[in-house]
Amino acid sequence: MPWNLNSDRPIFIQIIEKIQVDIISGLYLPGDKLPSVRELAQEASVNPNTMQKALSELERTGLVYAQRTSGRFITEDTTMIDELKSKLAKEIVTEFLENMQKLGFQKEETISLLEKTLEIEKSAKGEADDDTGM
Amino acid sequence: MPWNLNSDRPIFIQIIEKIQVDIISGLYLPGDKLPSVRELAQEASVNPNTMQKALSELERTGLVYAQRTSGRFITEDTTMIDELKSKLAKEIVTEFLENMQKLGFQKEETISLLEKTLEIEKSAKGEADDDTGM
DNA sequence: TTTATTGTCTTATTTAGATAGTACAGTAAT
DNA sequence: ATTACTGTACTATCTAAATAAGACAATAAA
Repeated sequence: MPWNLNSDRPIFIQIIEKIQVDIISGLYLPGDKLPSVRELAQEASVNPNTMQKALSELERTGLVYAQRTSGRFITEDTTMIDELKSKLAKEIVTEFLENMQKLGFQKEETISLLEKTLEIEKSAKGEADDDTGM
Repeated sequence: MPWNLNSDRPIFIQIIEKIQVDIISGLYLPGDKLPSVRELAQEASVNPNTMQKALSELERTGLVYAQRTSGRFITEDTTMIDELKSKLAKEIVTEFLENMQKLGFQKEETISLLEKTLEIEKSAKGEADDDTGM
């Protein structure tokens, strides 16, 4: 599992987002133990200090908690996780609509372009699944 | 017209994107003269060097061109502008679908959430336009 | 008890981005 | 010719982020 960190934005921010998504998508379950700071840093190919900074922030928001010497764990507050998922989804949708509007796309155009893109993806997948492509 | 630059990402990148959008949306028309580097820098509240860096990049891609002492102008190549608009729209749509998928939203869920958001926006606008709100 | 692992803290260095200030050559306007 | 404005170039400085390297106390495991 590559972490896909770019230099576009601060790495510790991207790490925060990555772990948030891993929790929301169920890759990490409530109560799960996280790998140690040093392990995670190696896995993500970043400096331990950078990883620690990201984890501290996740802890500050309550999504994970640390037990002094036994390690770090995912929160068991499933409500918090669900709320974060809704919050992030809302942000993504809003940002998307704003971006399209800035480019001059009206809502109907945006929806139709989105559906067109989904059609293309579906047909591309169909071609990959069977051998009827030509 | 505020430039709305944050410190999340490099400012010169945000400036590039802002001017690209202004060209695509028709705020700047093909052949239009841009304000001088110093004027733009003041308008955006950034250092002239930062503005120049952004403009140099826009010039490198051909979207604007400089005439040594008379100023800088928007390209008259409308095809290039149209292609950029399509390219950016495609990127925005793709990124949106990827982000939603990472959160665990399937395509149908994504579409329905999007439509729900548009409904809310529409009703909010209706309430603002007339006085039937309760 | 000893060892290894944990989170945490500290200091130093490097790099990219942004700022500050200045300067130069070309040219349009006067 | 002079003035003002244009893009462009340069050096220096500042800051946030990232890296590097090491240290500490607490505790689980041996």
